[in-house]
Amino acid sequence: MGIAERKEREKEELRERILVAAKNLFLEKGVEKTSIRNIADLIEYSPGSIYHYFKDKNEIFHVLHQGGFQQLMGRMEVLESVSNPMERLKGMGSIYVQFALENPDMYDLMFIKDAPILHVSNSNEEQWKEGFGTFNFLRATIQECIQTGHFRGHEEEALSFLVWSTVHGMVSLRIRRRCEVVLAQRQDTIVKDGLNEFFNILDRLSS
Amino acid sequence: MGIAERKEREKEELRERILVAAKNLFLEKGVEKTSIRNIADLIEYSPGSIYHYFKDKNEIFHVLHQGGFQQLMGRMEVLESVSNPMERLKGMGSIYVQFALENPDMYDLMFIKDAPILHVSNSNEEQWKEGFGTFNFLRATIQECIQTGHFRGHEEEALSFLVWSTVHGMVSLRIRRRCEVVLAQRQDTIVKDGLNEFFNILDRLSS
DNA sequence: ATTTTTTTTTGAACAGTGTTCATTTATTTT
DNA sequence: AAAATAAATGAACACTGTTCAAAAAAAAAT
Repeated sequence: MGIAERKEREKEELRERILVAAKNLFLEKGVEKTSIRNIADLIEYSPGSIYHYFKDKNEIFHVLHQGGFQQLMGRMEVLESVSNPMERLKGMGSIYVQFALENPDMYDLMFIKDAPILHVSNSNEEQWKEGFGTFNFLRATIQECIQTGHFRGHEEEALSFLVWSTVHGMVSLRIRRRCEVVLAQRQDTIVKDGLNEFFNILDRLSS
Repeated sequence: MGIAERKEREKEELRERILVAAKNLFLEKGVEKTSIRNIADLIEYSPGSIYHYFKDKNEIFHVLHQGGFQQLMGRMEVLESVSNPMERLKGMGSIYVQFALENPDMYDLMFIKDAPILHVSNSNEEQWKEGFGTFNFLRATIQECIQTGHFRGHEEEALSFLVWSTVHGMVSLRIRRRCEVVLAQRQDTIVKDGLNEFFNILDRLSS
């Protein structure tokens, strides 16, 4: 009988509708300022219904959080055809920054917001493979750079963290509006300019 | 008559007590999860009273926020005796990172949390001189480095932003627990190790 | 010393929050 | 058509930031 399957499908549909509504509201007003009632209003269901599909607000956040990593990883895939590891490294930087600036709220959710990440790491660590994957891709690339003679005298893991920190630092200062006061005139280009300075530095370390 | 003065003093004292209580609670439970009632309970006053000393919760946050910048600037002052600009630059990095790791919640308040910063920049821009000052100190130092032959081919403002971003990136990834999953074994040393890699890079750019 | 004025403090009230759960409504199976 | 199952509801609970008329306390004036 296909009834059970249809019901399953309908359940999944409503679950998806909740996620879409939550995502829109989260990105529009922020996680904190989005209430379960707001989400319920948007999908025209009662607040209580949402708790039949998600344990709590954190779980909704968590699912969207994971989706972000899959998106970012997806963008990185085009780099697998770039054989030169230094070029690939720079490509990763560009894609990372572009992703962050194009999806500032999603980036915020993924790398800046702190609320429900503890809940995540406490529960299912399997679900972190996505975030794990992106960083491991960076590490593998830097390892290749070292193997081909770049970054002499540097330690791979710490250097990978440093590179990640540099791009994260720029975009997070931008996203959290710390440039506005201190670099008012140059707000729109400062991240791109900073990234270029960074690429210059990377090139100098090659020789 | 000294009565008015005594009253003024008492008012200032209660204001200070509110700030101390708020700071403790903010750093302990976070700004968001600290309620006005929590603060009122701690100082044994009614919730309404607090609104006679501060316009709203944001103003309390704002005053503490400013205090953080003054603290950080204070720590930087010892570097004014360091004449070599490259050494001074590295000293700034060390002090910045140390401040952040020793006062993670205050750092969070100053550079990561986003809630009330708009309110700040909209209101009194005078009050931002502290944050302005720290960054300008960095810029001045890097300018000196350039004048003494370092960082050839780099642009001062963008490079300053990049340097700030690098240290901010490391400490903010640490504070917001993004190292836990990805660098579990090395959590406690990764920021120090990353900073050393950064110092190595800076030294290489000197020659 | 008593009354008036000013200052300070209160706590109830408002509109909002996340979450729970007995009850109602809708659907499927018998 | 009746019984059983599944899904959705919305009132209720304990919380949130904030406001404001009223009460209490303190100071000033009489």
